[in-house]
Amino acid sequence: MVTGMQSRTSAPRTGRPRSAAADAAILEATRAALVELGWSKLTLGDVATRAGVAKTTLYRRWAGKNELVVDAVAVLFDELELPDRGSLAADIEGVVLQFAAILGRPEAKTALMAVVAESTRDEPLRERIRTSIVDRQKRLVLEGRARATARGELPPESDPAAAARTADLIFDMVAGAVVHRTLVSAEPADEEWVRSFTRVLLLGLKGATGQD
Amino acid sequence: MVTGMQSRTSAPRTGRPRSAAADAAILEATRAALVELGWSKLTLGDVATRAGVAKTTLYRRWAGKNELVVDAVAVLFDELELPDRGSLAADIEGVVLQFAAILGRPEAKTALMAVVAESTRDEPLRERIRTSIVDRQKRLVLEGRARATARGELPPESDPAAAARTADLIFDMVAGAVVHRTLVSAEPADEEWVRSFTRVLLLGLKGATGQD
DNA sequence: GAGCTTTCGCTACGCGTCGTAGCGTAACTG
DNA sequence: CAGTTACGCTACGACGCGTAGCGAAAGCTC
Repeated sequence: MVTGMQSRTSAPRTGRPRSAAADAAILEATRAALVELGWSKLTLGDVATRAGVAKTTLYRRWAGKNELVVDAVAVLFDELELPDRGSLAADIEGVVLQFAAILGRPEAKTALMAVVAESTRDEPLRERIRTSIVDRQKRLVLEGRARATARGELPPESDPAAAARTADLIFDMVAGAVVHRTLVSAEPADEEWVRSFTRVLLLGLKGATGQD
Repeated sequence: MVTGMQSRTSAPRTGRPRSAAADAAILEATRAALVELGWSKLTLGDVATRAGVAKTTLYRRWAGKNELVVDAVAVLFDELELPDRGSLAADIEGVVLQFAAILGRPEAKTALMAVVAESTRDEPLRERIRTSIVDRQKRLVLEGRARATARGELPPESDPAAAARTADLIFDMVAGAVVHRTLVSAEPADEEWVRSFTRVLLLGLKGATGQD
Protein backbone atom coordinates (compact mmCIF):
# COMPACT_ATOMS: atom_id res chain seq x y z
CA MET A 1 0.00 0.00 0.00
CA VAL A 2 1.07 3.54 -0.64
CA THR A 3 1.40 5.52 2.53
CA GLY A 4 0.37 8.66 0.74
CA MET A 5 0.87 12.28 1.68
CA GLN A 6 1.24 12.73 5.37
CA SER A 7 3.60 15.55 4.58
CA ARG A 8 2.46 17.42 7.66
CA THR A 9 4.22 16.43 10.82
CA SER A 10 1.19 14.43 11.89
CA ALA A 11 -2.41 14.16 10.84
CA PRO A 12 -4.68 16.72 12.50
CA ARG A 13 -6.84 14.87 15.00
CA THR A 14 -9.78 17.22 14.77
CA GLY A 15 -12.14 18.20 11.99
CA ARG A 16 -13.58 16.16 9.17
CA PRO A 17 -11.23 13.36 8.13
CA ARG A 18 -10.21 12.86 4.55
CA SER A 19 -12.19 10.30 2.67
CA ALA A 20 -10.13 7.16 2.12
CA ALA A 21 -12.67 6.07 -0.46
CA ALA A 22 -11.94 9.21 -2.43
CA ASP A 23 -8.24 8.37 -2.42
CA ALA A 24 -8.91 4.93 -3.81
CA ALA A 25 -11.34 6.26 -6.41
CA ILE A 26 -8.88 8.90 -7.56
CA LEU A 27 -5.99 6.48 -7.97
CA GLU A 28 -8.23 4.02 -9.76
CA ALA A 29 -9.51 6.77 -12.05
CA THR A 30 -5.94 7.85 -12.74
CA ARG A 31 -4.97 4.37 -13.89
CA ALA A 32 -8.06 4.17 -16.07
CA ALA A 33 -7.28 7.53 -17.62
CA LEU A 34 -3.69 6.44 -18.24
CA VAL A 35 -4.93 3.40 -20.12
CA GLU A 36 -7.39 5.33 -22.24
CA LEU A 37 -5.55 8.58 -22.82
CA GLY A 38 -1.90 8.03 -21.96
CA TRP A 39 0.30 10.35 -19.95
CA SER A 40 0.31 13.44 -22.11
CA LYS A 41 -3.43 13.65 -22.72
CA LEU A 42 -4.34 12.91 -19.14
CA THR A 43 -5.84 15.94 -17.40
CA LEU A 44 -6.56 16.37 -13.74
CA GLY A 45 -10.01 17.65 -14.48
CA ASP A 46 -10.83 14.45 -16.31
CA VAL A 47 -9.48 12.32 -13.48
CA ALA A 48 -11.63 14.23 -11.00
CA THR A 49 -14.73 13.65 -13.09
CA ARG A 50 -14.01 9.95 -13.42
CA ALA A 51 -13.44 9.62 -9.70
CA GLY A 52 -16.60 11.53 -8.87
CA VAL A 53 -14.78 14.19 -6.86
CA ALA A 54 -14.19 17.87 -7.35
CA LYS A 55 -11.03 19.04 -9.05
CA THR A 56 -10.09 21.04 -5.98
CA THR A 57 -10.01 17.87 -3.91
CA LEU A 58 -7.28 16.55 -6.15
CA TYR A 59 -5.13 19.61 -5.66
CA ARG A 60 -5.57 19.45 -1.90
CA ARG A 61 -3.89 16.03 -1.82
CA TRP A 62 -1.38 16.02 -4.66
CA ALA A 63 0.89 18.75 -5.84
CA GLY A 64 0.31 17.91 -9.49
CA LYS A 65 0.13 15.34 -12.23
CA ASN A 66 3.55 13.87 -11.50
CA GLU A 67 2.96 13.00 -7.88
CA LEU A 68 -0.52 11.68 -8.55
CA VAL A 69 0.62 9.33 -11.28
CA VAL A 70 3.52 8.03 -9.22
CA ASP A 71 1.15 7.05 -6.44
CA ALA A 72 -1.33 5.57 -8.89
CA VAL A 73 1.26 3.39 -10.59
CA ALA A 74 3.16 2.41 -7.46
CA VAL A 75 0.33 0.11 -6.46
CA LEU A 76 1.04 -2.07 -9.47
CA PHE A 77 4.34 -3.08 -7.91
CA ASP A 78 2.73 -4.34 -4.72
CA GLU A 79 2.37 -7.78 -6.24
CA LEU A 80 6.12 -8.09 -6.84
CA GLU A 81 7.46 -10.95 -4.77
CA LEU A 82 10.48 -13.20 -4.86
CA PRO A 83 9.27 -16.72 -5.52
CA ASP A 84 11.22 -19.64 -4.10
CA ARG A 85 11.67 -21.95 -7.05
CA GLY A 86 14.63 -23.86 -5.70
CA SER A 87 17.47 -22.39 -7.75
CA LEU A 88 18.83 -18.94 -8.29
CA ALA A 89 18.21 -19.15 -12.01
CA ALA A 90 14.57 -20.11 -11.50
CA ASP A 91 14.11 -17.39 -8.89
CA ILE A 92 15.47 -14.73 -11.20
CA GLU A 93 13.36 -15.92 -14.10
CA GLY A 94 10.29 -15.80 -11.92
CA VAL A 95 10.77 -12.31 -10.62
CA VAL A 96 11.80 -10.96 -14.01
CA LEU A 97 8.66 -12.41 -15.54
CA GLN A 98 6.60 -10.68 -12.87
CA PHE A 99 8.37 -7.42 -13.56
CA ALA A 100 7.85 -7.84 -17.28
CA ALA A 101 4.15 -8.50 -16.75
CA ILE A 102 3.77 -5.23 -14.88
CA LEU A 103 5.69 -3.30 -17.51
CA GLY A 104 3.48 -4.84 -20.14
CA ARG A 105 0.46 -3.00 -18.83
CA PRO A 106 -0.34 0.12 -20.85
CA GLU A 107 -0.73 2.34 -17.80
CA ALA A 108 2.74 1.36 -16.58
CA LYS A 109 4.34 1.84 -19.98
CA THR A 110 3.16 5.36 -20.53
CA ALA A 111 3.46 6.50 -16.94
CA LEU A 112 6.80 5.16 -15.74
CA MET A 113 8.97 6.63 -18.44
CA ALA A 114 7.15 9.94 -18.24
CA VAL A 115 7.60 10.44 -14.51
CA VAL A 116 11.22 9.34 -14.71
CA ALA A 117 11.74 11.91 -17.43
CA GLU A 118 10.18 14.54 -15.21
CA SER A 119 12.29 13.43 -12.27
CA THR A 120 15.46 14.45 -14.07
CA ARG A 121 14.48 18.04 -13.28
CA ASP A 122 12.64 17.47 -10.01
CA GLU A 123 14.64 16.08 -7.13
CA PRO A 124 11.70 15.60 -4.72
CA LEU A 125 9.86 13.68 -7.42
CA ARG A 126 12.86 11.42 -7.95
CA GLU A 127 12.94 10.70 -4.22
CA ARG A 128 9.24 9.89 -4.30
CA ILE A 129 9.76 7.47 -7.17
CA ARG A 130 12.69 5.90 -5.40
CA THR A 131 10.93 5.22 -2.13
CA SER A 132 7.60 4.10 -3.54
CA ILE A 133 8.69 2.17 -6.62
CA VAL A 134 12.40 1.59 -7.16
CA ASP A 135 13.46 0.57 -3.68
CA ARG A 136 10.83 -2.11 -3.58
CA GLN A 137 12.34 -3.65 -6.68
CA LYS A 138 15.89 -3.36 -5.45
CA ARG A 139 15.01 -5.16 -2.24
CA LEU A 140 14.28 -8.26 -4.30
CA VAL A 141 17.85 -8.29 -5.56
CA LEU A 142 19.21 -8.32 -2.03
CA GLU A 143 16.81 -11.04 -0.96
CA GLY A 144 17.64 -13.14 -3.97
CA ARG A 145 21.34 -12.96 -3.35
CA ALA A 146 20.94 -13.73 0.34
CA ARG A 147 18.90 -16.79 -0.55
CA ALA A 148 21.44 -17.87 -3.18
CA THR A 149 24.36 -17.56 -0.80
CA ALA A 150 22.42 -19.55 1.80
CA ARG A 151 21.98 -22.27 -0.81
CA GLY A 152 25.66 -22.15 -1.68
CA GLU A 153 25.06 -20.98 -5.23
CA LEU A 154 27.01 -17.80 -4.66
CA PRO A 155 30.09 -17.30 -2.46
CA PRO A 156 29.51 -15.15 0.64
CA GLU A 157 30.49 -11.54 0.17
CA SER A 158 33.39 -10.40 2.31
CA ASP A 159 33.53 -6.68 1.48
CA PRO A 160 30.15 -5.09 2.20
CA ALA A 161 30.94 -2.02 0.08
CA ALA A 162 31.76 -4.15 -2.93
CA ALA A 163 28.66 -6.21 -2.27
CA ALA A 164 26.52 -3.09 -2.35
CA ARG A 165 28.09 -1.97 -5.63
CA THR A 166 27.47 -5.37 -7.14
CA ALA A 167 23.86 -5.33 -6.02
CA ASP A 168 23.37 -1.92 -7.62
CA LEU A 169 24.97 -3.18 -10.81
CA ILE A 170 22.74 -6.23 -10.96
CA PHE A 171 19.69 -4.13 -10.29
CA ASP A 172 20.48 -1.72 -13.09
CA MET A 173 21.18 -4.61 -15.44
CA VAL A 174 17.97 -6.49 -14.69
CA ALA A 175 15.57 -3.59 -14.50
CA GLY A 176 17.27 -1.75 -17.34
CA ALA A 177 17.19 -4.70 -19.70
CA VAL A 178 13.52 -5.42 -19.10
CA VAL A 179 12.54 -1.77 -19.41
CA HIS A 180 14.55 -1.30 -22.58
CA ARG A 181 13.20 -4.46 -24.12
CA THR A 182 9.62 -3.55 -23.29
CA LEU A 183 9.57 0.17 -23.96
CA VAL A 184 12.33 0.97 -26.43
CA SER A 185 12.57 -2.20 -28.48
CA ALA A 186 8.80 -2.51 -27.90
CA GLU A 187 8.87 -6.28 -27.87
CA PRO A 188 7.51 -8.49 -25.11
CA ALA A 189 9.85 -9.90 -22.50
CA ASP A 190 8.41 -13.40 -22.82
CA GLU A 191 9.67 -16.63 -21.30
CA GLU A 192 12.17 -17.34 -24.03
CA TRP A 193 13.73 -13.91 -23.73
CA VAL A 194 13.82 -14.09 -19.95
CA ARG A 195 15.55 -17.48 -20.11
CA SER A 196 18.23 -16.19 -22.44
CA PHE A 197 18.73 -13.08 -20.36
CA THR A 198 18.97 -14.98 -17.10
CA ARG A 199 21.51 -17.38 -18.55
CA VAL A 200 23.83 -14.57 -19.64
CA LEU A 201 23.42 -12.70 -16.39
CA LEU A 202 24.04 -15.71 -14.18
CA LEU A 203 27.10 -16.86 -16.10
CA GLY A 204 28.47 -13.37 -15.81
CA LEU A 205 27.87 -13.21 -12.09
CA LYS A 206 29.30 -16.61 -11.24
CA GLY A 207 32.36 -15.92 -13.35
CA ALA A 208 32.86 -12.44 -11.97
CA THR A 209 32.86 -13.27 -8.28
CA GLY A 210 36.24 -13.70 -6.71
CA GLN A 211 38.71 -11.96 -8.98
CA ASP A 212 39.28 -8.23 -8.56
CA MET B 1 23.27 14.06 -39.85
CA VAL B 2 19.54 13.89 -39.57
CA THR B 3 17.88 13.59 -42.91
CA GLY B 4 14.88 15.47 -41.64
CA MET B 5 11.39 15.66 -42.96
CA GLN B 6 11.25 14.99 -46.68
CA SER B 7 8.00 13.23 -46.03
CA ARG B 8 6.73 14.27 -49.42
CA THR B 9 7.68 11.97 -52.22
CA SER B 10 10.31 14.44 -53.39
CA ALA B 11 11.14 18.07 -52.76
CA PRO B 12 9.21 20.49 -54.97
CA ARG B 13 11.62 21.99 -57.45
CA THR B 14 9.84 25.28 -57.73
CA GLY B 15 9.14 28.09 -55.34
CA ARG B 16 11.14 29.48 -52.47
CA PRO B 17 13.28 26.75 -50.85
CA ARG B 18 13.22 26.11 -47.16
CA SER B 19 15.96 27.74 -45.18
CA ALA B 20 18.50 25.17 -44.02
CA ALA B 21 19.85 27.76 -41.60
CA ALA B 22 16.43 27.95 -40.00
CA ASP B 23 16.44 24.21 -39.50
CA ALA B 24 19.79 24.32 -37.75
CA ALA B 25 18.77 27.28 -35.62
CA ILE B 26 15.54 25.60 -34.58
CA LEU B 27 17.21 22.35 -33.55
CA GLU B 28 19.92 24.26 -31.72
CA ALA B 29 17.30 26.37 -29.94
CA THR B 30 15.40 23.23 -29.03
CA ARG B 31 18.43 21.72 -27.34
CA ALA B 32 19.08 24.96 -25.48
CA ALA B 33 15.49 25.11 -24.30
CA LEU B 34 15.70 21.49 -23.16
CA VAL B 35 18.73 22.30 -21.05
CA GLU B 36 17.18 25.37 -19.46
CA LEU B 37 13.56 24.34 -19.12
CA GLY B 38 13.39 20.58 -19.50
CA TRP B 39 10.86 18.65 -21.55
CA SER B 40 7.64 19.56 -19.81
CA LYS B 41 8.19 23.32 -19.65
CA LEU B 42 9.46 23.57 -23.20
CA THR B 43 7.03 25.41 -25.46
CA LEU B 44 7.16 25.69 -29.21
CA GLY B 45 6.60 29.42 -28.99
CA ASP B 46 9.69 29.78 -26.88
CA VAL B 47 11.75 27.67 -29.26
CA ALA B 48 10.62 29.81 -32.17
CA THR B 49 11.64 32.99 -30.36
CA ARG B 50 15.06 31.56 -29.48
CA ALA B 51 15.63 30.45 -33.06
CA GLY B 52 14.54 33.80 -34.45
CA VAL B 53 11.78 32.31 -36.56
CA ALA B 54 8.02 32.55 -36.51
CA LYS B 55 6.03 29.95 -34.64
CA THR B 56 4.18 29.04 -37.80
CA THR B 57 7.44 28.04 -39.44
CA LEU B 58 7.90 25.42 -36.76
CA TYR B 59 4.51 23.91 -37.42
CA ARG B 60 5.14 23.82 -41.15
CA ARG B 61 8.09 21.45 -40.60
CA TRP B 62 7.26 19.41 -37.54
CA ALA B 63 3.98 17.92 -36.48
CA GLY B 64 4.56 18.80 -32.85
CA LYS B 65 6.83 18.81 -29.84
CA ASN B 66 7.57 15.10 -30.00
CA GLU B 67 8.92 15.01 -33.52
CA LEU B 68 10.91 18.19 -33.06
CA VAL B 69 12.65 16.97 -29.94
CA VAL B 70 13.49 13.61 -31.49
CA ASP B 71 15.25 15.35 -34.36
CA ALA B 72 16.98 17.78 -32.02
CA VAL B 73 18.36 15.05 -29.78
CA ALA B 74 19.20 12.58 -32.53
CA VAL B 75 22.16 14.72 -33.52
CA LEU B 76 23.81 13.97 -30.20
CA PHE B 77 24.22 10.36 -31.24
CA ASP B 78 26.15 11.25 -34.39
CA GLU B 79 29.39 11.09 -32.49
CA LEU B 80 28.81 7.47 -31.45
CA GLU B 81 31.50 5.30 -32.99
CA LEU B 82 33.00 1.93 -32.28
CA PRO B 83 36.62 2.43 -31.30
CA ASP B 84 39.18 -0.23 -32.12
CA ARG B 85 41.00 -0.77 -28.87
CA GLY B 86 42.34 -4.21 -29.62
CA SER B 87 40.09 -6.38 -27.50
CA LEU B 88 36.36 -6.93 -27.28
CA ALA B 89 36.32 -5.86 -23.65
CA ALA B 90 38.09 -2.61 -24.40
CA ASP B 91 35.86 -1.95 -27.38
CA ILE B 92 32.74 -2.42 -25.31
CA GLU B 93 34.05 -0.23 -22.53
CA GLY B 94 34.84 2.49 -24.99
CA VAL B 95 31.48 2.58 -26.69
CA VAL B 96 29.58 2.29 -23.42
CA LEU B 97 31.52 5.24 -22.06
CA GLN B 98 30.58 7.25 -25.13
CA PHE B 99 26.95 6.30 -24.70
CA ALA B 100 27.09 7.21 -21.03
CA ALA B 101 28.62 10.59 -21.85
CA ILE B 102 25.71 11.39 -24.16
CA LEU B 103 23.13 10.27 -21.63
CA GLY B 104 24.84 12.44 -19.04
CA ARG B 105 23.87 15.57 -20.90
CA PRO B 106 20.82 17.26 -19.40
CA GLU B 107 19.06 17.70 -22.74
CA ALA B 108 19.37 13.97 -23.44
CA LYS B 109 18.22 12.98 -19.98
CA THR B 110 15.00 14.94 -20.02
CA ALA B 111 14.19 14.39 -23.69
CA LEU B 112 14.87 10.73 -24.33
CA MET B 113 12.68 9.27 -21.64
CA ALA B 114 9.91 11.69 -22.47
CA VAL B 115 9.72 10.88 -26.15
CA VAL B 116 9.94 7.16 -25.44
CA ALA B 117 7.05 7.56 -23.04
CA GLU B 118 5.10 9.32 -25.75
CA SER B 119 6.02 6.65 -28.28
CA THR B 120 4.13 4.02 -26.31
CA ARG B 121 0.94 5.62 -27.66
CA ASP B 122 2.25 6.84 -30.99
CA GLU B 123 3.46 4.25 -33.44
CA PRO B 124 4.83 6.67 -36.06
CA LEU B 125 6.80 8.42 -33.34
CA ARG B 126 8.28 5.12 -32.21
CA GLU B 127 9.33 4.42 -35.77
CA ARG B 128 10.94 7.82 -35.98
CA ILE B 129 12.87 7.21 -32.77
CA ARG B 130 13.92 3.80 -34.01
CA THR B 131 15.33 4.94 -37.32
CA SER B 132 17.00 8.12 -36.14
CA ILE B 133 18.31 7.07 -32.73
CA VAL B 134 18.00 3.43 -31.73
CA ASP B 135 19.11 1.73 -34.92
CA ARG B 136 22.31 3.73 -34.96
CA GLN B 137 23.14 2.34 -31.54
CA LYS B 138 22.20 -1.20 -32.41
CA ARG B 139 24.48 -1.14 -35.42
CA LEU B 140 27.43 -0.82 -33.07
CA VAL B 141 26.53 -4.11 -31.45
CA LEU B 142 26.64 -5.89 -34.78
CA GLU B 143 29.92 -4.25 -35.74
CA GLY B 144 31.47 -5.11 -32.42
CA ARG B 145 30.53 -8.74 -32.68
CA ALA B 146 31.76 -8.99 -36.24
CA ARG B 147 35.09 -7.55 -35.18
CA ALA B 148 35.31 -9.88 -32.19
CA THR B 149 34.59 -12.97 -34.26
CA ALA B 150 37.22 -11.83 -36.76
CA ARG B 151 39.71 -11.63 -33.88
CA GLY B 152 38.67 -15.06 -32.67
CA GLU B 153 37.28 -13.79 -29.37
CA LEU B 154 33.84 -15.07 -30.17
CA PRO B 155 32.91 -18.24 -32.08
CA PRO B 156 31.28 -17.63 -35.46
CA GLU B 157 27.51 -17.78 -35.38
CA SER B 158 25.98 -20.63 -37.34
CA ASP B 159 22.27 -19.91 -36.98
CA PRO B 160 21.52 -16.39 -38.24
CA ALA B 161 18.17 -16.24 -36.47
CA ALA B 162 19.74 -17.08 -33.14
CA ALA B 163 22.48 -14.58 -33.84
CA ALA B 164 19.92 -11.85 -34.39
CA ARG B 165 18.15 -12.71 -31.15
CA THR B 166 21.43 -12.62 -29.28
CA ALA B 167 22.29 -9.25 -30.75
CA ASP B 168 18.93 -7.87 -29.67
CA LEU B 169 19.47 -9.26 -26.19
CA ILE B 170 22.90 -7.71 -25.88
CA PHE B 171 21.62 -4.41 -27.13
CA ASP B 172 18.80 -4.31 -24.61
CA MET B 173 21.21 -5.28 -21.85
CA VAL B 174 23.81 -2.66 -22.68
CA ALA B 175 21.55 0.25 -23.48
CA GLY B 176 19.10 -0.65 -20.76
CA ALA B 177 21.73 -0.88 -18.06
CA VAL B 178 23.29 2.46 -18.94
CA VAL B 179 19.95 4.20 -19.22
CA HIS B 180 18.70 2.77 -15.95
CA ARG B 181 21.92 3.61 -14.16
CA THR B 182 21.90 7.17 -15.45
CA LEU B 183 18.23 8.08 -15.30
CA VAL B 184 16.59 5.89 -12.67
CA SER B 185 19.40 5.29 -10.23
CA ALA B 186 20.59 8.78 -11.13
CA GLU B 187 24.24 7.94 -10.66
CA PRO B 188 26.97 8.43 -13.25
CA ALA B 189 28.10 5.52 -15.40
CA ASP B 190 31.77 6.23 -14.77
CA GLU B 191 34.78 4.14 -15.72
CA GLU B 192 34.63 1.93 -12.68
CA TRP B 193 30.98 1.10 -13.24
CA VAL B 194 31.55 0.46 -16.94
CA ARG B 195 34.44 -1.89 -16.17
CA SER B 196 32.34 -3.91 -13.75
CA PHE B 197 29.45 -4.02 -16.15
CA THR B 198 31.57 -5.08 -19.09
CA ARG B 199 33.16 -7.84 -17.10
CA VAL B 200 29.83 -9.36 -16.12
CA LEU B 201 28.45 -9.01 -19.62
CA LEU B 202 31.45 -10.54 -21.34
CA LEU B 203 31.70 -13.47 -18.99
CA GLY B 204 28.04 -14.12 -19.56
CA LEU B 205 28.42 -13.99 -23.32
CA LYS B 206 31.49 -16.19 -23.57
CA GLY B 207 29.93 -18.72 -21.25
CA ALA B 208 26.59 -18.69 -23.01
CA THR B 209 27.80 -19.37 -26.54
CA GLY B 210 27.71 -22.95 -27.71
CA GLN B 211 25.30 -24.72 -25.42
CA ASP B 212 21.57 -24.67 -26.16
C1' DG C 1 -26.96 18.38 22.09
C1' DA C 2 -23.52 23.03 20.96
C1' DG C 3 -19.40 24.60 19.08
C1' DC C 4 -15.16 24.05 16.62
C1' DT C 5 -12.31 22.36 12.87
C1' DT C 6 -11.30 20.50 8.58
C1' DT C 7 -12.88 18.62 4.26
C1' DC C 8 -15.78 18.63 0.31
C1' DG C 9 -18.40 20.13 -3.94
C1' DC C 10 -19.19 23.80 -6.77
C1' DT C 11 -18.48 27.98 -9.51
C1' DA C 12 -15.74 31.24 -11.45
C1' DC C 13 -11.61 33.32 -12.82
C1' DG C 14 -6.85 34.80 -14.90
C1' DC C 15 -3.15 32.79 -17.13
C1' DG C 16 -0.51 30.45 -20.48
C1' DT C 17 -0.01 27.32 -24.38
C1' DC C 18 -1.83 25.16 -28.32
C1' DG C 19 -2.56 24.92 -33.21
C1' DT C 20 -4.57 27.39 -37.09
C1' DA C 21 -6.13 31.05 -40.38
C1' DG C 22 -5.23 34.93 -42.98
C1' DC C 23 -2.45 38.29 -45.01
C1' DG C 24 1.41 40.60 -47.22
C1' DT C 25 6.18 39.92 -48.40
C1' DA C 26 10.45 37.38 -49.73
C1' DA C 27 12.96 33.96 -52.51
C1' DC C 28 13.52 31.11 -56.29
C1' DT C 29 12.17 29.02 -61.12
C1' DG C 30 11.04 28.82 -66.14
C1' DC D 1 7.92 38.57 -66.49
C1' DA D 2 4.38 35.29 -64.08
C1' DG D 3 4.03 31.33 -61.07
C1' DT D 4 4.99 28.91 -56.86
C1' DT D 5 6.42 28.12 -52.38
C1' DA D 6 8.36 29.69 -47.82
C1' DC D 7 8.36 33.16 -44.40
C1' DG D 8 7.04 36.66 -40.67
C1' DC D 9 3.44 38.55 -38.36
C1' DT D 10 -1.04 39.08 -36.04
C1' DA D 11 -5.05 37.42 -34.27
C1' DC D 12 -8.05 34.05 -32.69
C1' DG D 13 -10.82 30.12 -30.29
C1' DA D 14 -10.06 26.22 -27.48
C1' DC D 15 -8.33 24.01 -23.60
C1' DG D 16 -5.98 22.79 -19.31
C1' DC D 17 -3.86 24.80 -15.29
C1' DG D 18 -4.03 26.09 -10.58
C1' DT D 19 -6.42 29.10 -7.26
C1' DA D 20 -10.02 31.72 -4.64
C1' DG D 21 -14.27 31.97 -2.43
C1' DC D 22 -18.42 30.21 -0.82
C1' DG D 23 -21.84 27.18 1.70
C1' DA D 24 -22.60 22.61 3.25
C1' DA D 25 -21.11 18.19 5.23
C1' DA D 26 -18.64 15.24 8.53
C1' DG D 27 -16.11 14.38 12.19
C1' DC D 28 -14.24 15.50 17.21
C1' DT D 29 -14.50 17.57 22.05
C1' DC D 30 -16.90 19.21 25.84
